[in-house]
Amino acid sequence: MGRGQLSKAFEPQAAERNWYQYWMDNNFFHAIDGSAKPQFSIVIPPPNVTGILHMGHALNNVLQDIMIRFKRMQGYNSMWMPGTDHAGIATQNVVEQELAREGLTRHDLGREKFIERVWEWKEKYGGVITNQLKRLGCSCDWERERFTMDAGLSQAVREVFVRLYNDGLIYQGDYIVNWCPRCHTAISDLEVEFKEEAGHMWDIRYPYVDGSGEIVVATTRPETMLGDTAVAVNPDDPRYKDKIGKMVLLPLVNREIPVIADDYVTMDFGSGAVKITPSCDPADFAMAGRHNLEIIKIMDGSAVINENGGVYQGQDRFECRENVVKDLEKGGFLGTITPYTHNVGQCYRCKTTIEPAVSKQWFVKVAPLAKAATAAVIKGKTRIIPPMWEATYFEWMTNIRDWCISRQIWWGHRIPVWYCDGCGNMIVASQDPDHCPTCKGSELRQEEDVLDTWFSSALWPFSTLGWPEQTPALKTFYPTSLLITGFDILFFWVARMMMMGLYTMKEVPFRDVYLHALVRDEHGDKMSKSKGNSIDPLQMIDKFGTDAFRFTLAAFTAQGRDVRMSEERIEGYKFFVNKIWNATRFAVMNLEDYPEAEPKVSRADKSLPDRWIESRLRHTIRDVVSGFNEYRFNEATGSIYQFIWHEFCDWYLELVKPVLYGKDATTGRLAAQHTLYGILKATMKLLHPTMPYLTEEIWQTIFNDGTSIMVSPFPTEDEYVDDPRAEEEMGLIMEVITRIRAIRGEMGIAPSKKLRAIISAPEGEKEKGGTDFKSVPCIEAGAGYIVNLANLEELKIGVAMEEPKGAATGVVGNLQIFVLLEGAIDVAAEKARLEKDRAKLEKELAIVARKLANRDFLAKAAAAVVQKEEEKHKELREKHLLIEKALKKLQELAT
RNA sequence: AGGCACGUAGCUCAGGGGGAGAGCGCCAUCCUGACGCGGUGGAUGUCCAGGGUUCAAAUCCCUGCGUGCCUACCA
Repeated sequence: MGRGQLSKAFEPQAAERNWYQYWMDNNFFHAIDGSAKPQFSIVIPPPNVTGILHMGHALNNVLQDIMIRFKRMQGYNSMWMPGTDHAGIATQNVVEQELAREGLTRHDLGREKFIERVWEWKEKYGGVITNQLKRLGCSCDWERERFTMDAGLSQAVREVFVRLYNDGLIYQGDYIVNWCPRCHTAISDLEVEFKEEAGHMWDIRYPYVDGSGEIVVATTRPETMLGDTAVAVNPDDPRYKDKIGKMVLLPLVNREIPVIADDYVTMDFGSGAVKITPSCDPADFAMAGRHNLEIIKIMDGSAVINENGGVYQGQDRFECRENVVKDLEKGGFLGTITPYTHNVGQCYRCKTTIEPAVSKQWFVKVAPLAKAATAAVIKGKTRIIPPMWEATYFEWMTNIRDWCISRQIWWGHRIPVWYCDGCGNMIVASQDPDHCPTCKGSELRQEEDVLDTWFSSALWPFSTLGWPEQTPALKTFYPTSLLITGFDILFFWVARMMMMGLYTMKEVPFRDVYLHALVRDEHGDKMSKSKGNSIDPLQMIDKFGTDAFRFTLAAFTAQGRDVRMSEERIEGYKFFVNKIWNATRFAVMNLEDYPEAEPKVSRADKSLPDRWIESRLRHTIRDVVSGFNEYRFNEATGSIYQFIWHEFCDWYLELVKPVLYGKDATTGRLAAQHTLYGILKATMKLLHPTMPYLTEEIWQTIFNDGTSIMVSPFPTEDEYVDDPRAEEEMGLIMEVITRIRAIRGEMGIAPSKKLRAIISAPEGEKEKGGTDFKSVPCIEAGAGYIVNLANLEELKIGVAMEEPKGAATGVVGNLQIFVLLEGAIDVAAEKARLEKDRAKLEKELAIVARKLANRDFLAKAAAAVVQKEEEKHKELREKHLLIEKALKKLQELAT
């Protein structure tokens, strides 16, 4: 122990390596199951195993780490559950690409071998993102790390599936789903992204079978006509009233299909008649159900036309589109072609255009689950922050549609359903069955489909804690305290965790949900590789250090606002890190003889600046604590920044330099050292959640108490005295100093030039004895600070002093400050300066005077407000008078 | 098409009924013994527009314009 020396400059790389290892070695990240301390827990939004750290991860995890470190220091048993997601399609794609380089497909390997291959890939590369999180300084409880395909979590998945099935909340059936022809799987509604595309609207004429003319329909996808099984019109449409029930002949296919009536059709769009392709459109599929229409599938899983497409069989859907249009034209069936921009659905993984398709899939009936999840938020069991997202959450929950959970891929949780070849029975079980319970046959085939990745993610808050076992961890940490995630997965993940948590655990998965915004570039554009505007977090860490980077992220996280990231900003906070480092070096230099066993210093021995900075620290602590508690990260960091730079460094250190420089062991010097030491120590703690490395480095060098700053208690307000009087006195002294400096600057006097100044107060500001604030004794007591920081050689203080000749005048409150200028004063410059001050004053005065002249204001405004305005008016008038006086004097001087 | 945000200094933004703020940038100045990654001082605003509520509006309400996002998707 003992205080060490700080190197000339902070070296982030070394500090980051050393201290992370030190924290790990000492097991500081580990929370205790069943601890008697208050609990605080967060489960990480598990990044994809295939992921590499981007700005979104960085923001998300830094905010979590800030909260975890803050709560840990506040004495909570603070647990951060880390882990990764198996990311079904994404991971399968990555491994398939790897295979493709070897000239293989997954079918060459077969299902089992392929899955082995994915596990190999996971073992090899799955730790990348985890290690990147460590570079951010994340204090995750790594002993608990989980993966969504771990045995325990997989068992949880099966268990929940079976329960839902037995409760009638999971069903299987032939429905139209979003099909990705590239991934060869169904995807959920949420996984479809709509993008505007310039296309065409083709009018097609379908002739009536009886030769009585034709009906015109319009489509953006002409190839789907091959699967048409009806034409629909609105039952109230007078144009078609007599056509309902007639048959038309489907061109190219020559199939007779009926004209049907359905309310779904809007009369004033296009011709008012719609072609119905139940196999290719969700609305048409629904209509087929209502009217018992035939469903003719015309495409295979790759969106290639099948045997039902006649001559078009074997053609890709877009190729077929061209040919169908060509042939329609040839046959004289084609009407107008209009350019038409419309939204086209794409697969969110591979951006391939979605093809709605009918297939057998598994669904979760979400309505009852959503109802409970909505109620929990209404009742306040879970808070969504910022609250504006609540509305979005409710909106979605009330319009929610059933969730398609089956995927036709190999990597994922295989659905726990078996079919008996013997009797055709279906077995839904959480354990692999070895025989059919009905026919005792042992020829069982497990369902080929796997579950949507989000199904297992939805269980994350309890599956990671050991459920279905009633583990101590589960009892200790569920429900978790807080979830921090991006609003972009509110529906994908947050809503589903709410539903599954309430269903399975009968209790919400988390108390608070903090939704942060997206990280964008400095112009507000979404970062993307293709735009080339993405900033790599690891590069930023290399360049500016983790602490500067973390502080930047927190500082720009205002609620509900996007975070605009730019290198310049991070650099700015790197300068802040440097500033802190140097202030600390200064402190260390002046604490050399400060006793290691901290001495007791009575408050009576503390100087005005000592008492002032401690009072300011108290306010800062309050702001930081409430800032973090309310997830106002920008306010917490802003208040630390302001305090350290503009109060502690700019003022306090400058004020106490003379005392510290005097090498005599006076009580005043010891008091200043005591204050300096205490402030610095508390400040490092306030800063620790955002700047873990810098603060640990400083802690270990100076405050080393045998353990880490990360487990030291967070400062509390009541450690410091609220001293409004000290703040008022210091405030006046600071204002006087600033005024003199301004005069110096505006009059072009070199800072090195020592000046003489006179401060004159009005009568009545001098008498002592009372407890009221009086400016004269205050200034007298602070004269040393003024002389020092304004660089004066002489300062006279008095009441109603005579204004000297050749002085520049400044007014602070009711004090006149005369700065004596040697030789001839630049009358023009001084006049301009005073007139500027006067103009500003007059503007303010006019506003106040107008208010006070308003009878309604006097009658209706709160008494305190009126009083404040009156005081202000008095003060402004005094000031104005003093400036007028100075101007007059100047006039005399000039003539 | 609905919904939700946002529009404040050159830039990026905070604030959110009674005196327009910060950071960066800019100008001037200082080689002061922690820091030039610094100090000191300075300039800059129809707080998007219009209307309303109020004694008082940048702040609350309405309308419009602009921007971003979310949800749905009508062939």
